[in-house]
Amino acid sequence: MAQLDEAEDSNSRADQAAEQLRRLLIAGDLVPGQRLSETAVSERLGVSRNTLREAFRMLTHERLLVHKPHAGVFVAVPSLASIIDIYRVRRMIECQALRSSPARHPASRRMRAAMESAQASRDADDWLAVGTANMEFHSAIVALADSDHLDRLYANISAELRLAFGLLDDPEYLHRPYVDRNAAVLELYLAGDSAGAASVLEDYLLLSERTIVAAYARQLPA
Amino acid sequence: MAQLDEAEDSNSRADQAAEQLRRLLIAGDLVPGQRLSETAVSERLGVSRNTLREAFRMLTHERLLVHKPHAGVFVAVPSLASIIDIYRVRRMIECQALRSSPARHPASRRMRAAMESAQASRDADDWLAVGTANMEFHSAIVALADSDHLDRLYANISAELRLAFGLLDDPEYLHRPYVDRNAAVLELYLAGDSAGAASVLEDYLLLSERTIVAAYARQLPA
DNA sequence: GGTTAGTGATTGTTGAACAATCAATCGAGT
DNA sequence: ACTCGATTGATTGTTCAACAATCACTAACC
Repeated sequence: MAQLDEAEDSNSRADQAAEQLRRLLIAGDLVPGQRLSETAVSERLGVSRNTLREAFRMLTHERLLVHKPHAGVFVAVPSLASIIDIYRVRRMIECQALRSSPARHPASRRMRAAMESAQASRDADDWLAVGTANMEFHSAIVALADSDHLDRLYANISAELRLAFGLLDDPEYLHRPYVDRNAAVLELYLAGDSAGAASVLEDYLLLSERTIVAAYARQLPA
Repeated sequence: MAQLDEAEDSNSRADQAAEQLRRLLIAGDLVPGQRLSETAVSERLGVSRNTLREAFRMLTHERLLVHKPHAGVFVAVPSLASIIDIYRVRRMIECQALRSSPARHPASRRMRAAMESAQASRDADDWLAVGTANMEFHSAIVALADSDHLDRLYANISAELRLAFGLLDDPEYLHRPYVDRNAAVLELYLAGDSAGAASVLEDYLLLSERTIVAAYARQLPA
């Protein structure tokens, strides 16, 4: 029904443009810091300038783009401070969600599915997919808290973190170690040991943060 | 420099319109559920339809407005579920921020200033101002965590909660009891008893939630 | 060489126009 | 009288074209 080859899930044209840009962003097709010209992008995506501006506004709220007045919009460059902040928030929210969740929460099915998907993608050496599955696993952990607001916050944080991952290469190094750890966390949680699961998760997140920060510092010595 | 009587802090016209709408919303000038016609509002605020749409988009992201496709934007009606969610998030974030904050955090000055402002407004019987000051107090507590993401989340949550307050009348009943409690929390925190302060705050938030939920149920028996 | 004026390009904003969609009115048929 | 359906009207969604405002870069000038 659409004039394009891809059928989107959203309805609005601005939503479609935003989704398309999101894909380009996580695929690494747009480098952080790059400036996005309104006219160029609008005719590349086949939407008007006004509509594209709405899409830009959305992605700016998701912290994927930054908007400098009278200078244009740029692909966000995740700062070290922002990454550290993200991990602080993740430890705070994920651990508490895990700790104070009843035993058989429906979201645990999402956790299991994500974990198995990550294992499959690992065996297929598709590390981008492993990253996606890992993020879905953590998103499911947050869902244990049954809070719309936290879910939404976490979605934003994930997108921003994903941008930071794109800044670094060697995705295998970034994602491989955590597939088995996810399995361990899930096992403890399903066994009823929420506190234990939360504790393992906290160590896990601290390790992950150290890894990312080190890779970041190694790659961008500035 | 401006053609209007009010000088805004923002620069963009859309920001100005959004800020103006925000004021109308917290002042209760726009009732929850009310539909906002694009043409009507745009000529009332003196901005173009396109610009107003950008403002609408912002406020929709802040959950102050809801957007129904092809039906228009409406002032959000805070649901009971949303209020409960907000308090869950508040307990989680505020208590942990208070508990795990070093003793002499700069944000404690904001806490003190907000508390004193609330006391002054209470003595002047200005309960809307008391509500504003109380929210600033809690915003300062969140700032103890030194997290941009949490600050931003809390700003959204506050605005939404404020909308819920507007739904209820008798603001004195809603705000008076908490001025002294804020003072108690601050005193404990400044004395170095972070855990005690967090504990008092948790009870405080549970009580506040019960009060609001009860008032909500009383007023909207639906 | 440093400063300043100018110039070009891009963004910010507006207005008008048309298509798409929803809601309500009105009418036909039973 | 009631239900179902089509027409109409209004509002939103999107595009286009135009102009004002601002920034970055260039080049002249001291």
